[in-house]
Amino acid sequence: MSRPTQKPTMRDVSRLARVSPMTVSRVFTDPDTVAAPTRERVLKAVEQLGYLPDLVAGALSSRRTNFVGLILPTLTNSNFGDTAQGLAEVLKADATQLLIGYTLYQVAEEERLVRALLPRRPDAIVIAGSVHTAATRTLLDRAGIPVVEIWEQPDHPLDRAVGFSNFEVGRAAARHLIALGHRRIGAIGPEADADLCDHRADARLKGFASMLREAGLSDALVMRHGLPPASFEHGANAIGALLALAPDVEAVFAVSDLAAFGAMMELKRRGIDVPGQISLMGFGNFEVGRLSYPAMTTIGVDARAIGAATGTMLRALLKRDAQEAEVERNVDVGFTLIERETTAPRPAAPAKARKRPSAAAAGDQPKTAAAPRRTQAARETP
Amino acid sequence: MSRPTQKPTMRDVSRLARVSPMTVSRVFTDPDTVAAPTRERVLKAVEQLGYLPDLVAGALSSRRTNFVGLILPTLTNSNFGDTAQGLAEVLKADATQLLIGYTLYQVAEEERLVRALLPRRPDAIVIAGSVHTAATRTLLDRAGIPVVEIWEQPDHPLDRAVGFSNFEVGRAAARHLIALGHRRIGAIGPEADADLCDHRADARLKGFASMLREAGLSDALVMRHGLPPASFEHGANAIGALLALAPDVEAVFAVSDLAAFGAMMELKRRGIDVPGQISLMGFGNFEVGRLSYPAMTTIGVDARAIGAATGTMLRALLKRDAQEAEVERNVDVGFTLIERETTAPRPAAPAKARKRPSAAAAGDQPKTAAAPRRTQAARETP
DNA sequence: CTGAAAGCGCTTACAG
DNA sequence: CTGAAAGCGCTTACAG
Repeated sequence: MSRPTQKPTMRDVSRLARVSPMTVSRVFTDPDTVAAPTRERVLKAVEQLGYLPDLVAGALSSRRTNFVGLILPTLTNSNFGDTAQGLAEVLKADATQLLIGYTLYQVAEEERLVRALLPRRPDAIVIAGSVHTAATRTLLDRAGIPVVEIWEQPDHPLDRAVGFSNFEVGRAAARHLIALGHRRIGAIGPEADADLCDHRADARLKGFASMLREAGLSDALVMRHGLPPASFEHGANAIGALLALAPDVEAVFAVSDLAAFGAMMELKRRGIDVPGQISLMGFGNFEVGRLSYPAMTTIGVDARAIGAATGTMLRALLKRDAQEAEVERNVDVGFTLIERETTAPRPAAPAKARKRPSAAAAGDQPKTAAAPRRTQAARETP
Repeated sequence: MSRPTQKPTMRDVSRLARVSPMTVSRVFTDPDTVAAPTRERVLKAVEQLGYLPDLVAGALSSRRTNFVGLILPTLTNSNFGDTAQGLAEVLKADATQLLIGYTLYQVAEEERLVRALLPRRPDAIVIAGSVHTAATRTLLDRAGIPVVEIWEQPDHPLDRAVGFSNFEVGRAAARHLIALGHRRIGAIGPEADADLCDHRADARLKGFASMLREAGLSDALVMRHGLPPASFEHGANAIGALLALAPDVEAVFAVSDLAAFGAMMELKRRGIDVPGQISLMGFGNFEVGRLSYPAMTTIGVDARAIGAATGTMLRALLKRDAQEAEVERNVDVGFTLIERETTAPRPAAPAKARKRPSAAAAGDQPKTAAAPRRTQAARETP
């Protein structure tokens, strides 16, 4: 950090290039309207002075900040990171930057963030989730800017949405385990508290339970344990709690691959084979599940596409003379069941008597992850 | 998004409260200087109009944006996410927000980001890494704001730094494996290209090699394979390449736990026992390594503390009448070797003849992760 | 404790 | 294709 020699302004550039400040401004915002020789002169002056335009001043007069606020539950989940990257990538074309905040799954924190974000005058707000405090809804509604709720399909959208149905994800998971012949089926996810809650995870659990009931099975083993996020550790603990309740459980759905992986490691520690004794599946198609051994059956969502679709929607909404009515209000990116190695058909013999496969047999497994069978579930629901 | 009824300004509030705009401004920026009854009147007007101050205008006149630019390699790594959260947490006290960008480990992209960020007039820039293009260095130097390089201890700091020595991390890892009696020792990490490069990972590899040589061992098995980031998949592929080169390798250091985990899964697929046949360790103390079975030996860094220390440094630097000279130029947060289950002493018998432990024996392992032994390595190097 | 004046560095909306 | 005037919504720096 060198002692700043007063930063050059547009005025300085204009004097050096012997034009008006307006012409300098045009060189940056609409170069084609400036005659080539003039433009060259300006650019040379810019270069010579090391001039950087002041976007704060620009934003004040144009009433456009080229900021999009992004509210995420956490900065440490790679799926949300992919969404942020997908969004940033698309918005880059409009020189728009992300203002990212995180809530740690707390609606009160979300409200605090919205209050901190709106005075920055973002051109739009993107927010993971559809459950908000009343004040948040009011603030967002009055802000007069596009709001996109992502990673869900909200019952009562604030404005627009890009995501998929977590409820249907749960149902698809249950369908898969039921189709494999399992009957004692459980699920694990965090508790759903009013303030600290992963509503998407809970919707998956609800969908899962609904499908079990529809199949005439008990949903008593759909278990909520511990607090969000659905981490590795959460999974390890929750599977322990589930096993205490039902040692004979045959198949388990975890609301996240991270939890599923934690559960699988805990089962390994206890000498319980997956999928030999318990079938296990997760959600999110995280890399850990793709690479784990056995490879994790999961339901994948294109996290990057959620960001990209949101970005595309926003660009359409924010461009000059945008026809708001012509921009879709809702995008369903769907999800995909990815069957890998942690789920297997229920064996004929009762679970408890089943023999564990030997290590030698395990060692004979294919050397690379099985190519996933992909099942199209729902895509671009109109 | 409701059609905006012209947003209320400070002027509107001031009229309703029958004070000057200056008084309204003071209620927000320095409430104590306003008489209580006046303040109440203003607050009531603010409430009534649903007024939100315009921070863009505020920033232009105060020449303070309350933004800190944060440049990270990626948004999908939980360690950098923790750093961002630690930084955001501290800066929250000054109502300062993060402007986060990512480079995907490319210095050219870093330069692009710096050019996009500086015109937004951040009060400071925080940047992961110490290798930059010449243009980046110049831009940052001329910006006249504090710059903090994090996650390293730069040889030629731009300004200030908060991190640790990646080189020493590599040395500590090698020391650990050597102390266990191993002789055929390897390491895996991504290739170091001029533009696309994880310099921190590479410094760890260099430190690792240097320690091997110091111990009179060969560094021929320090292998660079594939591109950054050092992901699960990178680890799975790289260990394959290493094994092809040296099937008799006894111990391996991966530049990241993610890579170490990918390697461990690949070894499992091949029926090679960890740590029975190969000792394996990683870096970063990621949750996956903590929860994996066997639990991963690693070198941990307090990612959140890097963010928090950076935030504290910045607050000191940015406060009114800051005494720049009194703020430390460099903080070394150190690192910690965490010995868990994937590293073991070299057995007496030659590696290739060693018997794999049976699955039953594996099943008898302790049910929960072994409490890590923590070794203090370096902390707060003055 | 409160306020009137000036200005932060741009862009908008004309005008020529 | 270029420019002079006005203004975006605040805060700074006085003054009283």
